Amino acid sequence: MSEDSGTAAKETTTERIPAALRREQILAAASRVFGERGYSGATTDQVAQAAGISQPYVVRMFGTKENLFLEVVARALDKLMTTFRETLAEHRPADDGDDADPLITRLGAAYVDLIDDRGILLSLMQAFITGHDPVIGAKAREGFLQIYRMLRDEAGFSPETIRDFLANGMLFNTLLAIRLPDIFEDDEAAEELMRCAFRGKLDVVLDASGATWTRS
Amino acid sequence: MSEDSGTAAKETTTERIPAALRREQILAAASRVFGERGYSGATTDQVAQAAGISQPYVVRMFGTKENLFLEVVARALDKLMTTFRETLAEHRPADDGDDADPLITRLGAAYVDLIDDRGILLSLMQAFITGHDPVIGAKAREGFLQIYRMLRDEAGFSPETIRDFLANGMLFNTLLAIRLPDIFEDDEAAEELMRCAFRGKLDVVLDASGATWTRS
DNA sequence: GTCTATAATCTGATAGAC
DNA sequence: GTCTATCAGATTATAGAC
Repeated sequence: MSEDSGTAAKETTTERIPAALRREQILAAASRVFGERGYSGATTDQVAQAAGISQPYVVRMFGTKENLFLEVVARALDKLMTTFRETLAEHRPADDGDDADPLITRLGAAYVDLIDDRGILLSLMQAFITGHDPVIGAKAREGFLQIYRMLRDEAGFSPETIRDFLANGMLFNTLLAIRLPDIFEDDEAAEELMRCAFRGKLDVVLDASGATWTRS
Repeated sequence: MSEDSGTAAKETTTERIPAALRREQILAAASRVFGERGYSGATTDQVAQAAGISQPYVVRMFGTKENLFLEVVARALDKLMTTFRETLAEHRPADDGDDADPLITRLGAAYVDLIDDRGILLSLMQAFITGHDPVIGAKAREGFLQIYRMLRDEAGFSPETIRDFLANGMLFNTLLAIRLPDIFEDDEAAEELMRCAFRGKLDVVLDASGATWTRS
């Protein structure tokens, strides 16, 4: 009868934890929910349930749904930029010659690895697709251009190289959004496209998609 | 005092027109609205206003909002497939040699030209991003794979060629969604990216975006 | 720090008149 | 063929208790 009946997946009695930590939990939940259903498609109640708290508390913590979404997107962008910069830094030492994979390939791999937090990639994509909104749209444009400038000014790529890189990223996001990894092996075209689009990273993608089948 | 005061942009007295024609008007309006705001973000009332009729009539005509969206997406996919097949057919005659642009370039150009009905490209993209939905998601997956198979089986491209083609398409859709064409000349990075991404088709894109500025 | 209750919309859909 | 009226349900946000 105490509050310690940890069998159910969802909390019966919510623990009292520091606001800062709760904030992170909400953001993590929101990232998943917004990533799946988009800004308008997601409800603050869905976020609340995913975080195991009440709906009003979500709103109380972030003021408005829009604020929450903007924070999620800002975090996602930040994570992406940081990941790229780390990859850039790691690459510098062995810069000359063709010792290993070219930088662009490493960045692509780093991008794909972000899939283990689907929310990051999908929330960003959802922000892009909400470009019509005055507030969200402005942030989306800003964010996209920020990535472009980083690839150009910090990584030193040509516009053409960046274009191809971004294009592959958008394709990757789209395949994730339509959940192609979920119908792997169901459809020969789906499998062929995935093998080609995800290259050596197919296993990473499939793992992250919570697939429940064994290797044949 | 009669119903013929054609100065306002929106109808005051709705004309009585054939259902089939009205249906087309609604679909055209819905394509624009859904393309901008997405499935959840758009309301049947917004569609109704864009079509110049009442909200209940929109619902009456298509049963449900979901049905209307599915019809919009099916039409968009159809238009895309048809456009590609026409491009394929036109190419056949002068197939051998490098007489003009390679087929893939022509297909790319045909895709960009679809921008004069933004709704087509954006509605499709909105469908892709709504992949989590059981019904819409299924159609989105199907549609995407249909395009892939066409490019492979009818156009004869390799998976790698198709991947790059689709990737550029997704980038194009994304740039459209974040309305990059609207801030052309406002931001040097935006302009550089657009020139690179849209190649020779920049003017077509800018024209279609209802830009209101004169060439410098 | 977190909840319950609830106000205030908004929105999809139905009924029925003209 | 099209509208007005309207209901039912969903959803963001606020108030206030604990």
